[in-house]
Amino acid sequence: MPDPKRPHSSVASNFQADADRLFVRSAARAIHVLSAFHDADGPLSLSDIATKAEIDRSAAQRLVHTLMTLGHIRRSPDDRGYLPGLRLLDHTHDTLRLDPVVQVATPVILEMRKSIAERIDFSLYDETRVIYALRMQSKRETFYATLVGHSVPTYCTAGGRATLCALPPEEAHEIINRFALHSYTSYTNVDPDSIMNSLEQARRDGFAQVQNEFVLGEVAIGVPVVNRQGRPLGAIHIAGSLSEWSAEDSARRAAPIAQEAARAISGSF
Amino acid sequence: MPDPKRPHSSVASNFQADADRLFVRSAARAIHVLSAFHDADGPLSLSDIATKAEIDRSAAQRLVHTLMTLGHIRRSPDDRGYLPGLRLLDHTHDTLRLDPVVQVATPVILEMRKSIAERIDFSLYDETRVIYALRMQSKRETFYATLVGHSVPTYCTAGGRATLCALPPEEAHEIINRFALHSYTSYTNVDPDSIMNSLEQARRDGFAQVQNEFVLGEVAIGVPVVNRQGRPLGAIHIAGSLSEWSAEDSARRAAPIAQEAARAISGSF
DNA sequence: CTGAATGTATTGCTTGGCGATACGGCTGTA
DNA sequence: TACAGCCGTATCGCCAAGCAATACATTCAG
Repeated sequence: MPDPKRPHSSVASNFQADADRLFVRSAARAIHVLSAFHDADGPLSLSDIATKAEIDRSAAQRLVHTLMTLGHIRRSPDDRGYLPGLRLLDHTHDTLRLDPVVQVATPVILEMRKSIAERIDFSLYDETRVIYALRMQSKRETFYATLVGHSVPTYCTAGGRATLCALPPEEAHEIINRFALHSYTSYTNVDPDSIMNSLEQARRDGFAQVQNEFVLGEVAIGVPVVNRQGRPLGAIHIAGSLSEWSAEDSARRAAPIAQEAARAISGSF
Repeated sequence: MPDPKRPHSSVASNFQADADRLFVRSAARAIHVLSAFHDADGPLSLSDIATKAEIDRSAAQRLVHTLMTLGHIRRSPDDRGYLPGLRLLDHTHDTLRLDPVVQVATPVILEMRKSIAERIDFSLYDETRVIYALRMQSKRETFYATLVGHSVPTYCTAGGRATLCALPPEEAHEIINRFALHSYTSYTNVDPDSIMNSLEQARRDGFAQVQNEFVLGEVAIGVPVVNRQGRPLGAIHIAGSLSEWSAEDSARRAAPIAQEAARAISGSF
């Protein structure tokens, strides 16, 4: 019987299906607090954090206090709220340096620089998105530099489509359907069937190509990195400006280089 | 009176001076679990994690379970232990993109690429170390690529010395003394007084220069980025190979470029 | 086969975490 | 100037969430 004395007795207790005796709520809440910054565009106040993490102000206070003593949250320089702390970057380093795929991809990507001057990225597959892990900049970077850790949707980016085309079609279809398709530009393809066709084409060509769908003026090709079972682990993508490259140029020059690199990496898994 | 029934009644309860009523132990432990990977060189078992995080196996089990459901820990691909999870990279992205210094440094660093072809890094100051936040690779990268989030000591790197020389000498001295000085190469300067002299010189020159002290065959110059109060926020460093550059070349060509960039960034804080 | 790892599962006790509440200090506004 | 509404901070008593101990099925090495 519910106790009327506890007004906020949170029916759904706080994320996570109950009755998981191994689940440590406070630990999860700490992560939720850090994740509150995912949809922030500046320093957050305690109440902001509480709202975004779906906890009350008291919990936010305690958790923020704890995370601050550990260096995972800091006050903003102008003392107007909280920001993610620099210690988080240590985990970044661990994640990348211990990732077996990144380990073998790093020297390969580095080597690619000798063959092509455009922007080269390596990103890791995470179902509905790919996460940028390594980057070689081009001489002339025209766009705001994508930071490490940035993730982009799989359905409308070259790297993403490359990973999807390595999946069985029904699985790719499921992932596309699960995701809220959004038009980033007027060219973004948001029709599932049409996306599936692109995947089919990419499978035949051995690379995916995307123009204007995610960033206007950009043409990119992507090639999947797969394990022995053929499952996608990540993708190599090469991006250039449409003002300098035609789609055909891009495919002819960049694709073979990316494919060779992808083969070299894929061989290890 | 201590209860003899509780054999492991952990005298020092588990880090953190007790009687901090706001400190959430489970949250801190979760972070300690993630930090266990800092001194790992491959996947960790539950017991490894327990040991490194200084908790018992039960706690490790619960916290790992929790963090795994949140995507912050994963099993290694070959199912032989645990690795940091990809979700950690989302926090990376938040940390970098919300950091005011990184925000203004990014376009400036990007622009530098037009003036110089060597490796350019921007890193953030964290007392005894600087943490790599942004990188522009050189055409020929000879060293293992330093990953984002990598941190290096302040006392023996160009970027580090640059930040230290922006501090009042006594404060720099304190930081140097606090840190266990370690010889990375046979050239590493581990004498505090001698390091202080380098700082003095760097202060006069407006840039720090380091050869062979951290990586053999490397020459690097570093320039501090400071706020209005003159306190260091980070550093720009440019590194080259001693086989191609003399120390004098390096200083003459790279230093002015880095200094101009640093001035542009420093102006905003 | 044995012994020591691994990861997983269960349980009863109790203390650590909980939510409510109060407070003093800013900031902008009426 | 007073007030309202934020901010971050501090306290407290209750009790269920987290705890440590323990057991167990597998896997692997010697």
